Amino acid sequence: MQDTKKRRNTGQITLFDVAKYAGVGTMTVSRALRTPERVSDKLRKKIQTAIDDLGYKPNVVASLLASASANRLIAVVTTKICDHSTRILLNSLQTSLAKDGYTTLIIETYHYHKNEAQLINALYSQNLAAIVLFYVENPTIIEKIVHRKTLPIINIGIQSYSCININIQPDDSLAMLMLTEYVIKQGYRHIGLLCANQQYHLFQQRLHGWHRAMLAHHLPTHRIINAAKPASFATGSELLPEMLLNWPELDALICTTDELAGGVLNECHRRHIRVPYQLAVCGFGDSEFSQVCVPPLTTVALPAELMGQHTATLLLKQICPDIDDTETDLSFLIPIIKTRASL
Amino acid sequence: MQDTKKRRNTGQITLFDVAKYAGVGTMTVSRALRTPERVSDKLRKKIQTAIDDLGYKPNVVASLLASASANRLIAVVTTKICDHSTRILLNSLQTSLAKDGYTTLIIETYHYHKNEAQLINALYSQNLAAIVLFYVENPTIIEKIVHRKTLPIINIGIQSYSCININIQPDDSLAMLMLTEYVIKQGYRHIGLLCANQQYHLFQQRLHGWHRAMLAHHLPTHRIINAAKPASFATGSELLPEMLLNWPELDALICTTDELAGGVLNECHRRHIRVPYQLAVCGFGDSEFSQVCVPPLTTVALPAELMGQHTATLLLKQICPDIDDTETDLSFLIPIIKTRASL
DNA sequence: TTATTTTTTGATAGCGCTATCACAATTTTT
DNA sequence: AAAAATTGTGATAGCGCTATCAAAAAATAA
Repeated sequence: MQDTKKRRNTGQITLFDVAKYAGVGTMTVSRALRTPERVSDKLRKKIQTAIDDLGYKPNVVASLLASASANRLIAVVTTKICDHSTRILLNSLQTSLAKDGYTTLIIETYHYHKNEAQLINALYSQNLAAIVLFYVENPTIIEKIVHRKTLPIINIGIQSYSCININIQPDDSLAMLMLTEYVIKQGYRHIGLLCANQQYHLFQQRLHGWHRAMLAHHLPTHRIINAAKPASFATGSELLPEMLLNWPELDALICTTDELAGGVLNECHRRHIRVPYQLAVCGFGDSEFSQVCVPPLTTVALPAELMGQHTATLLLKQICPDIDDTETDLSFLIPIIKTRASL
Repeated sequence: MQDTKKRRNTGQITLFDVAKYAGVGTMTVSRALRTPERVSDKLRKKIQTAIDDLGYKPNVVASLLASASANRLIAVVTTKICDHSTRILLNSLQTSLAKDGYTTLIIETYHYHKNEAQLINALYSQNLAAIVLFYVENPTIIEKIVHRKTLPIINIGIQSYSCININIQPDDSLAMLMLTEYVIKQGYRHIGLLCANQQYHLFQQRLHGWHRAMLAHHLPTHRIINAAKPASFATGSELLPEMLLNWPELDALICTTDELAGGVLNECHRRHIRVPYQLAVCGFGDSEFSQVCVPPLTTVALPAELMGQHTATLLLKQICPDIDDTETDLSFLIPIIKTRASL
């Protein structure tokens, strides 16, 4: 009836205090909280009273240490450049994981470039089930996370790392190649590319797809602006005049995001340039905006919803390897072109 | 030279293993990791070799328990309804906290409505420094979080709770009131309101502001659509025809978000309704879109940047109460109307 | 040289909880 | 009724780490 262990006084109310107050052993209190059906009604009520009277709050950290059980917690490290299509991928992933009882923590590294050690420590201080690197391009951060690797890591959106368990690479280059080929097939020949956020791998992938398609069809690839500005409405509006000045013969303009294309559309309205008759415009991402703007934007998107679900499956398989690992068929993950009036 | 404690074998490599391998005590290894300057070069090198050879990874949970030190970690619980202006507030808050060395974890409750217990457990399992409830409206979740309160909680965006330390309430109602008064001052009389996301307190606040302004000027308040749909481009496009059908006399339409207003603008283009000559349109939030669309949107915004910084200050003061708590002047937190061509 | 201060080092004892197992209390079976 | 199975309960011993303090080693002063 008496734990004999000595205890320091940290001011915190512990299981032991509750047990003493209720006149039972600590284990009975522990059980009353975690598996109440294994404690008799009489004691359970007494314990509940003690908890209420003392205002006891469980210490989850101690519980984690003692039980060595992993939290059903998955951290997603990400930057803030995510455009619409990547955001859908992330949402789909979160929803799928939530269905299996996993909570997703999002950490935006944007704020912590100067304090990586702290980020790493934060990541590893919570008995995570896994870490997802979502379009993280900072190699220092990746290196440090992988170096302390004690759990499954999954890398989405940038080049593969052999030291990482799962690498998922949405093929933005292919999507842009398909879109560009579609534009060419429609008869356009003076096709420009407007790319922003040039510092990010994702956008260079899209640029690369355009480049491949143009070369494959023996078309010139010089009509291009590759800017370091954000891929936003404002940037689109701002850069259209520059494109038109440099290449007045332009008959189609492909933008690396729908937001850029939206800015371009607005600027066309302002200048009374008729889309698509004087200039065809395409976006990337199949955002909601692209569906309702005037004219609606032709755009392309990867099946982000499906990709998210598939990624969740892979991740859960990694966490619980007992699940059968029949290789899933990924051929359905092909980009989809949305044909609309802007072309 | 020898710890005598018995140890179970959990398969994990511990400080003890490293110490044994390096021929030193566990405390020396612990120090070599946390305060290397307090360990002699010779031992430090030996210990580093042991760590590398054995592939030792520190167990942060055990460290947290033993040292009882709080993680510099703040969790933000939020939903996904956040529109542009709330997003800026959140970013500003994160940036300010990051400057003081705090890492922000974002948890989107949207996915976890069915699993609140899990959410609470996730929250309390990481020795957080504080919890931020960011536009969380679900009373069950709030109640459960507050019930286990062991650390500072801050509530942003909805009505005050007396049991919560800090309540921050951006005055969206005032902002909308000011915007509506401005529209009235411009001579418009048949003013409608388009409100989406009616289920959220935030949007009802904005609606309420419009209502107050209209009543104060003895103008009718029946020209209103208060929909349960998302506050998006698509909803704006979809609902404009309904407004025009119901109230053909409409000369100004105020929307509760810039996105709704954007959808309305697009639908106006499609129907060749000239903005602002046939219909004036206003948004809410001063989003980037509102600045570059055609015509640019008149809109209103709260000083989200400042509010975020101020909130961070309050929060840090709560975490470290030793800082002097001179009441800060909040009168500068007034909404700003952005006058643009759509009105 | 010896006495004193400073720096390094490690054995010990928990942090608050849970796994384990043995023993008591109850229920079921023979 | 006694024997066997089931359930309820609590003392004990850690989980992997760090605070503490005393002892040892090194540096400085006398």
